[in-house]
Amino acid sequence: MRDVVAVVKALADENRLRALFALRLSELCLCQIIELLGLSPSTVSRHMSILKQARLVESRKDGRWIYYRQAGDNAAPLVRGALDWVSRSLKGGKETAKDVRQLKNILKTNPETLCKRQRKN
Amino acid sequence: MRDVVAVVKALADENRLRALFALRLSELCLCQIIELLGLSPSTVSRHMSILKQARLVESRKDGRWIYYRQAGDNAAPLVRGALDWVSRSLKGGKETAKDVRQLKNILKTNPETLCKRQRKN
DNA sequence: CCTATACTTCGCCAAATATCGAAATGATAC
DNA sequence: GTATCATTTCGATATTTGGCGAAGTATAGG
Repeated sequence: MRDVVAVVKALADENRLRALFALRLSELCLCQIIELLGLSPSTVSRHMSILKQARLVESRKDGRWIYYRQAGDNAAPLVRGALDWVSRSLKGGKETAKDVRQLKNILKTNPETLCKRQRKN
Repeated sequence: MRDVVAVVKALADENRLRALFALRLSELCLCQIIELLGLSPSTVSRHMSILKQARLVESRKDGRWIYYRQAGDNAAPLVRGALDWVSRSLKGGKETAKDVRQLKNILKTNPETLCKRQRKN
């Protein structure tokens, strides 16, 4: 029950759902997710930590960058089921389509440039 | 997206998950759910209203009683998927098993007696 | 080392939420 | 009608949550 509650609570936020859905397409470093959501680094970091705690995402460190990705196929059925449900439910939505478009742009820029631009603001 | 958020937020509470899972077995009137959760009538009523708003449960009125049940097979895929995930994820859990046992006892008593007993406290 | 940098943690505030008891609602039964 | 009863709505309160900026951590590169 604890795990289930952790997972649904992790999903129970629009920004976390958007981030999670974005990770379906590609792994992303934090600054890319920051760019997508338009929130402060600390807030996005916190969101990702909640998703990680619930085992919905994993991360790998590459130098100064931390790349997040959705949990893999080997994840617990609880998690696997949640991710599949989110994908099926969000796919085709209007806001989702907009995020996908923006994400494609974000992926064109390399993370370094992205972070630099963010620091200016 | 709005619908998805409504559904996950509705699921993001342990007591609502317990109520929802209990409804998998049988339709229940409010006082039976009150008995199961051990919360005040107003609180449980509010929980059920949130689940209804998200279309996860439906209700029918029978005299003074209102019976709640899980959304049927004709429900939107979004809802159907969520209910199936909850069932699969909670089935076999320890707290869940306890609830099932208690629920069986609750179903032995008729609702009228149950309500009367609750009014005493 | 020292600086810059990508990210995290902490302290704070505002908004949302869970809970209760009291009052309101709507239906039954006398 | 009046009383009773199952449920809902309202008002108040306590807790949780989402958000930010400032300070902290860890790593790359001079």
